Amino acid sequence: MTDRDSPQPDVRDESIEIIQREMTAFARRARATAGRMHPELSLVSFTLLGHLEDQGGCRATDLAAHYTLDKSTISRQVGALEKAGLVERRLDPADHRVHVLHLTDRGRDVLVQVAAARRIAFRERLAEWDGPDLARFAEYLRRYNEAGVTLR
Amino acid sequence: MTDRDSPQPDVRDESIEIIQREMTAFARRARATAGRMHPELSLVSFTLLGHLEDQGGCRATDLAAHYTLDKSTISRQVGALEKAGLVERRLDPADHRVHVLHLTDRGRDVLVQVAAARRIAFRERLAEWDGPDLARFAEYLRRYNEAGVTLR
DNA sequence: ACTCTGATGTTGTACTCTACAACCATTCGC
DNA sequence: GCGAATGGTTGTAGAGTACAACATCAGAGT
Repeated sequence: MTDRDSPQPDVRDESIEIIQREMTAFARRARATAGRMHPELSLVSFTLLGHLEDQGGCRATDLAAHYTLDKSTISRQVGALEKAGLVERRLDPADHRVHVLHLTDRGRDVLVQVAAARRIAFRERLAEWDGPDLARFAEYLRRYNEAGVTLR
Repeated sequence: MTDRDSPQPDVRDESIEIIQREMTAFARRARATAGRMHPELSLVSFTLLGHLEDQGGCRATDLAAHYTLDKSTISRQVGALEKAGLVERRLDPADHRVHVLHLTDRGRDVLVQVAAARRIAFRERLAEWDGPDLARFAEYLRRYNEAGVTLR
């Protein structure tokens, strides 16, 4: 209720409390929501495909590092994606340990479709927002996650 | 690249794209992060306890409805919390179907401690932010999630 | 050249979270 | 009272994940 060591700590704390609660609520719901929207592609698979698209192919280890997942998890996820025909594994001729991962045409296709569906959902959800608010929200999120990556 | 039907659609879309990406990234990481921070209390368990604290006790069905989880999931989660001594189930004397859930003293205790730890983590993560930015970010998140609950 | 070490992946195992369906117990409407 | 609805639990199954053990291969040191 009262100031302590810095100006308006209670106001800060209240904001932090809200941020914490809302981020938590969002995280709790995200997977289920994503699963309902696209049964074909889990949230994780989607982001993996996205990374492959961005990077134009990469190694399993890169994915593991980038997403802080165990290599066994990546191995199985990629295995599933491969079985689904969305990803191709090619032995690197220069180093026979590594499997270079590439999107297949079908993978690119599915990625595009799911991305479009997601974009529509987000657009709808944010339809009432004006441009400046969107821009600020985007910037805040980026800033928030950037810190997170560093801190872990 | 060019305007289409509304002013600056490309700027809006860019913001939306960022919001989508950052929210997704956050959701992907959240569980693991939360798990690492407090092995004692999963994200879900934490929010369940929190709801119990807020509501001062409620039924399993209420939790299921509020968090869009299956009643069987709630049943097992609550079972675990009960076994851990954090929650008490009492038969409602007025209706022997319902089990009214209450935090135990120990449950309240753990909740307070985990909440404190989370608060510290969030404070650290947001240490560089100034008050107005925090307030705006909090407001944006609230607004975003509010829309989500309605849409579902 | 040979060996040891490290990097890359895969597989076995186990645990958590979750949903769906079948079920039991209880209450409520008529 | 009886059938329908409500509240919960249990059986079963599947996704996602981690950790540990393992197999392969590359590279460095000697």
